[in-house]
Amino acid sequence: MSREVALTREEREARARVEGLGIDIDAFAAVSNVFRVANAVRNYMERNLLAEYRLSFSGFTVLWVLWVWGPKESNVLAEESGISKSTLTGVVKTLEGLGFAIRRPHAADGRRVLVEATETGMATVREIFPRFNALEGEITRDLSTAEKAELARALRVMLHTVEA
Amino acid sequence: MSREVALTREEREARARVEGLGIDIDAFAAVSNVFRVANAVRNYMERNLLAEYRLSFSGFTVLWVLWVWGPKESNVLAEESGISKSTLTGVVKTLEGLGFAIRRPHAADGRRVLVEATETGMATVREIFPRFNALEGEITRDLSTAEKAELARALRVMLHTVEA
DNA sequence: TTGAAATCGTTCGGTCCCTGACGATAGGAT
DNA sequence: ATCCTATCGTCAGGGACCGAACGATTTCAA
Repeated sequence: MSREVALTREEREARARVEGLGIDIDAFAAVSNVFRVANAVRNYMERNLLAEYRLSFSGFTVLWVLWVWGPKESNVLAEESGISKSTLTGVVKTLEGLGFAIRRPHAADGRRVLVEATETGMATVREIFPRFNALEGEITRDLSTAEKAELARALRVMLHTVEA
Repeated sequence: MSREVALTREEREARARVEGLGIDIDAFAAVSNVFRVANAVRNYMERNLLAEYRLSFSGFTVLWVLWVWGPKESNVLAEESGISKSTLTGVVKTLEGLGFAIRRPHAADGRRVLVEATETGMATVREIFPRFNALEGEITRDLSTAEKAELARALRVMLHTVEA
């Protein structure tokens, strides 16, 4: 199952440097590689797909959430997009400028604001998402289906721990 | 091996929404969970450890690289820290303001600049890193050693593909 | 019913982060 | 010697990102 994969030079050298300091190498390797992959994939997606639509990774994420769940209060939209309320304000502003989303006042509560994807925004996600997913497939092409599932499962375990 | 882990509500609902669109669900689950974990852990580390030292995640990363490898040219330092050259300029400026790093001109090449951690910077990493690693251990405490290794391996495979 | 407390989204100040452009320096070719 | 080209780090501009503070609104208790 566990085929050979060479550690990167960075990882090898880092291990040598922290040896004998009582460091939990397995935890270190797992977590730091999560960051390396997230970083690399994020840049890859922005450069090779999202830039074409003038969307940032966050912008696409927010729009995708709206596409999946429909109009949402800023509050909830920020939470589900994994960004803060204040960041969302800016991202939605950008999305509005691109014609992908609009803000609507809540009918019953004057404090709340509903964010909604425009028809253009919806069409854009419909166009992007399959391409996005195709790139996800590319990126994970050297993992078997079982390995992908196991990877996702391990990550869910971590998520459960850190968000507890 | 593969113990049960409930999908989050978000993941369940998202799956239902994209069903029948010819989407590669396994690739989708693997990649999107990488982002969710990276996001959550980054925020966790910044809030519960790094803020105490007025360091951002990137700031700590850069300082950590300098601690492991010693003085480095901006060029290389940016590459190894996973950020662009221009971003590094700003991060190093911040590090300089905190007294954690200094810039030195290259002896032979007038274009180059060496970035180096100060003694304070080194001491700070020595103090932070074990605590950082302890948190990594906490975050992955519900994964066995084998599972952690397997997780790191799968991520290395993805890294190899996306950085090719 | 009216004042205190909670909650909403925005703004503000600061940092991060990127691309693209720039001036400066270096190196290789004629 | 002098171009031409490559490479270096920085700056400019724009967006992403956060915590804290804020005004507006709602809710609840006295």
